[in-house]
Amino acid sequence: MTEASADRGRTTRQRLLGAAAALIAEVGWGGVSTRMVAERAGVAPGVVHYHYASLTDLLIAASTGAARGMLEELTGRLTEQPGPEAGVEWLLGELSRYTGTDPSSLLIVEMYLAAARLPDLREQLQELVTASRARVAAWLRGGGHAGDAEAAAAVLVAAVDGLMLHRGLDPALDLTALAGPLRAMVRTSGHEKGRST
Amino acid sequence: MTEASADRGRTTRQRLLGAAAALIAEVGWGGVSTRMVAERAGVAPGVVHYHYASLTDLLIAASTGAARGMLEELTGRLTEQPGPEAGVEWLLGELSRYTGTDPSSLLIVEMYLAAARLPDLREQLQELVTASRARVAAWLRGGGHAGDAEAAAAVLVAAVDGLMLHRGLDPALDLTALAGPLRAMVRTSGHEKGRST
DNA sequence: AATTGACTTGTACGACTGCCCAAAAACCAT
DNA sequence: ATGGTTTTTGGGCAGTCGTACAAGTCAATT
Repeated sequence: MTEASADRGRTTRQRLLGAAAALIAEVGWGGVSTRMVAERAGVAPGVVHYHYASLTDLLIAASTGAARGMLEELTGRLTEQPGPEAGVEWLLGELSRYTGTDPSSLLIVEMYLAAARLPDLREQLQELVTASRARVAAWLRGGGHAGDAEAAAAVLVAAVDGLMLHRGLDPALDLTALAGPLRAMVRTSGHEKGRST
Repeated sequence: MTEASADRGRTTRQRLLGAAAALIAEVGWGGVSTRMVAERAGVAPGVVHYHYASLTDLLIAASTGAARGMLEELTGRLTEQPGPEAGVEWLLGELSRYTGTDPSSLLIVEMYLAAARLPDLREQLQELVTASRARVAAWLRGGGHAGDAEAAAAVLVAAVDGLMLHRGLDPALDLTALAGPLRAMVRTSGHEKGRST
């Protein structure tokens, strides 16, 4: 088998993925064109359809790859925090580094939106989100959260995405000021019952 | 002055706005074309640029108009609820009617995203959101919420948007099961301090 | 009846789109 | 060197895009 040839292809694919992820954030999912990606990756226009069956395929691969990395790192570091209340505090601090109009935030939201119209992408993204939610729920439970940990995790993860959205509109929104309500939510005071799915 | 002509123009504009709002949800902000809007509205292709300086102008007008209606109705009915805890319950029930892939939900998210790249739209949308947040905060305060009502309102509104996002991925997500954590957040147990902006 | 002016029509333009493909190039085994 | 694979190239195809515009319609005014 050829080896260096395969290597060449692999690095080209990586460059395409990186360029695609950056462009989705910059010009939007629907604004990315094959020629844009190729130029940014420093290759000829035709190369996109050699490595990927369609532009959409490339965008899906690029976005899910980037999102998987981001999500796993974020939830990984969150679940390292000593307890739910400290974790929420840490989370807000971490989130403050995203303005809502930065590449990472935009890429995530673009994905959610594109997923509504691309079943393949939806499945993959759903898998990522459910996994994160489960990790957060387990961490809440382990941290002594008495209520429905699944529900609290779902609201927490949703709130994070929602806050990203709102941050894009109003960069002055002070996230650390929101610790109070979030703390109240994860506190160990849950005499409310609730069934998880 | 001509009168019937002006009337004709007014209704045409309304048809264009309606068609544009529907199409943004269906094919995405960037997927809407002048010809699509014109066809859906039942007018000739050129009419768009007679009534609006650009396609973007039309999309901004259409989306903000639709969003204003939705937001005002939702927050209006929310703040009619007797108290925060009952309100949260009502809110989740109301939200369950949105699947996350329905026109209304998609339109809102498309707007958030487009706002990141269109300053004009961002300003208008920010105004709408801040107004809603203020109304919710005032209602929380009036309902006996002891903590930082501004913060709680911000998280609540963000959570709503975030849940919409997640609902699109996983329509099976049972929103009514999330009442526990949200109730804990709006309850009158706020000995945590917090400064509003 | 003539004029006005808002509104509508259909077409035209240049630019850009995703995708395709024959040919060139780079690499490997023999 | 020779042949075989894999990757790359650059141009071509058929189509859509936003926008501009001359020509047309129609009710109200003069």
